[in-house]
Amino acid sequence: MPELPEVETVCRGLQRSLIDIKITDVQQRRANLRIPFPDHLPDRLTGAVPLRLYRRAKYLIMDLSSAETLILHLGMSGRIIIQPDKTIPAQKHDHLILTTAAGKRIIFNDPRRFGMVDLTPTAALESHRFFRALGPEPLGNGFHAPALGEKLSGKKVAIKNALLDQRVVAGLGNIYVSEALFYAGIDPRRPAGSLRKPEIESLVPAIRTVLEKAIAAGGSSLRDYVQANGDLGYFQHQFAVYNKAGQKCPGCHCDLAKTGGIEKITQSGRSSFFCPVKQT
DNA sequence: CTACCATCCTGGTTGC
DNA sequence: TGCAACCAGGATGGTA
Repeated sequence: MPELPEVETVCRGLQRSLIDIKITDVQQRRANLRIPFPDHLPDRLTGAVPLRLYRRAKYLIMDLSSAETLILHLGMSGRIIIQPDKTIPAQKHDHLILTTAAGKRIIFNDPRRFGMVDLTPTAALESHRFFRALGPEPLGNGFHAPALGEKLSGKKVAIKNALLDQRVVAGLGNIYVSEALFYAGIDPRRPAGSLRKPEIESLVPAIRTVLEKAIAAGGSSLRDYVQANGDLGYFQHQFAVYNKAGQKCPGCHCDLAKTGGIEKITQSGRSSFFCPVKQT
């Protein structure tokens, strides 16, 4: 599942194939993903030159020479494929295909169609509904213990759910929330407002570290993630607790038979994984 | 305001 | 072995 580190990896992998290279052709192969494609999208993209490509939360953002900005969200199963071979026909679930002046095709493929594509005037980007209410970037200067403490104070919602709320911090998904709470030693069921100062002060670096490590590893995936360079990137990132129910927690030397190892619970319909010994 | 749940979708996995 | 049911999850919109 693409979360922040995966989107960052895709963004970095796409730079050299897109920046300052004119889009010469656009194929839109269905009317909508999670939301409808923008009106006249192919016409509006064709002939434009991508000037800047960056990431905000889990969104890929491409500023174009046309003074419009293309916004992509990969949803759950979205991938970007760089296809240098123009003779290969479009595959199942290839929904948007950009051809560049360099002869490459940039393909948005998304089997589950939870992804989103939008196009908006660059000048109006900040007020776009996707971004208006987003919290701080977890790897940016705006994310620190006092700010997080402020956002969590008084909240009764479980800390697991609070961290999934993109208004609290932008870019975390189900996997990295479980991982970060593990490294911070915090039980995912704790009411967000019950976290004390030292706990928040360990949670902030735990979130940063877990994301930075995943980015350094080139993103991670459960099974169906393809790196932006077009290579089949089936690297299995090792998680500490995610999807490890019943297994021994790393760095915990307790008896598996006694503790049952890593626990899986459901919170607001999402699975959470944690070590009941280390996380309190 | 907060909390919770359904919804969208396909493919991999589980269960009979 | 075959097939049906289930599950995964990000963002959003509805309800209590």
